[in-house]
Amino acid sequence: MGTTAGEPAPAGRRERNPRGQGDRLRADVIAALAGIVSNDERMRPVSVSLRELAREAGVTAPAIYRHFASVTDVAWAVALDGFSRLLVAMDEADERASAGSAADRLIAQAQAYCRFAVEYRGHFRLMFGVEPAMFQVSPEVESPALELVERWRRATARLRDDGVSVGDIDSAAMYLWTSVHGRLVLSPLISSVWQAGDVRRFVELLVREIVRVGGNK
Amino acid sequence: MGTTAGEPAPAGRRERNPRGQGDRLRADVIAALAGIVSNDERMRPVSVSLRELAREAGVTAPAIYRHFASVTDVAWAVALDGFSRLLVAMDEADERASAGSAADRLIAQAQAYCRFAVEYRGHFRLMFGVEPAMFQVSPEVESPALELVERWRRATARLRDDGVSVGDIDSAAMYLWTSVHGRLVLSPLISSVWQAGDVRRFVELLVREIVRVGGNK
DNA sequence: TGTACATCAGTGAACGCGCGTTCACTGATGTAC
DNA sequence: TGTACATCAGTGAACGCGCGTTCACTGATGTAC
Repeated sequence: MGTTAGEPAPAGRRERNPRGQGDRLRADVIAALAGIVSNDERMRPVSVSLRELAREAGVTAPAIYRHFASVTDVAWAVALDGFSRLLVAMDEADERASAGSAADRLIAQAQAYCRFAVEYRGHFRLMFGVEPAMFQVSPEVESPALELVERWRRATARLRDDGVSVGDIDSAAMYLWTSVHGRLVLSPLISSVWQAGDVRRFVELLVREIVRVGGNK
Repeated sequence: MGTTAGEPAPAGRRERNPRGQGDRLRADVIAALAGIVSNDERMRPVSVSLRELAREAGVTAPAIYRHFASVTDVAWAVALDGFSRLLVAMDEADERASAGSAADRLIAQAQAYCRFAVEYRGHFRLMFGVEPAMFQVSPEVESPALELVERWRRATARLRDDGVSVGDIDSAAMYLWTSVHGRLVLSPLISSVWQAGDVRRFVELLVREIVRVGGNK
């Protein structure tokens, strides 16, 4: 604010600001932090020290090395663990709703997704919160993420099998997932504004919209 | 994996694992990190040191204190700065499209939102990425966030003025925002799966869906 | 069954380093008279 | 116009601390003979 300092932070040695304008450093510091944070290589996914982690696990610091090379490694493992747990949770929800319609099963899976986000807050943050760019860094996490994509796609595809014309299934699946996900991510902001109702109603609404856009058979 | 260790991490002193089962520590460490990360009080929004920030700004460390008490303070300032920049960008886009239809203006604003997310990556991450729970901690950031909500609401409300029946405007606005936002957040994952097309087409699609759900006048 | 050895799951001490924070200072610029 | 003083925008040195990492170790448990 004040200056036009944009995203790429001004690195190197600064020259001292003239007398009345000490506040310009303020803007430069803001730009500098934004620059660092925007840089994937430079940002570690998590601000937790190895010793802190060891204390939390009730173990001395060197013991961590037996299993992980760094805290970042642990963060990836958490993400990986999170994906497999989420997949299980969605599959179980799908199973439990298997007697219902395709829409019911889709809703059940979406609800499982939302429940996971709340119950496994830490996992969810490391899976999506810090940086999905992580997936470009750590390829071992990519395949469970693709499985997750597949779950949404399959659940959406079943709508068609159920006699509902959905249009492009990939688009519809993406649309459902991103809507639910966006709502989860923004929910702390939203809650003070919109009395958003519960997850089930939101997902039902989304599914009904998908159905209407496609039109019944 | 392996154990049933859930989200709340097991704190305190551990007892040593029996011989063949050293891998159980692995699961405990994963649970411990997830526990720390899930804790809002304990997570700092960013893993950047004050000295690193000072170096990036081209200044010595104590100089930061003239403007900020901590790096976390700077992170909030970045978020605040980001909201005001985003509001300006959306307003300008709206202004430029003011000759067009309400749908055109909404699309233009949504595009501005997406462009901001890409160009001001660092700002965007600190605004939404690390933790929207931040807003419960820092009330000074809440009001610009509410202004942002208002932008989406107004743009959506204009659809109705344009002769399009939209149903509940707040729901429709929330739906648009969360869809666009979710798509942005998940885009690194999505890009390898769906060749997602550009932002404009996605937003157009969303608006068209809103319109269809409401039905023309 | 007893004994020697190997392995396993960590511990405890130690290292050098970068960190956050404080403090006294510096030198340029403005202000009072 | 000149001079004394105040303020401003930082710097540089110093502190004690927690950090990541290494290393030799410990003591319990399994395995070979």
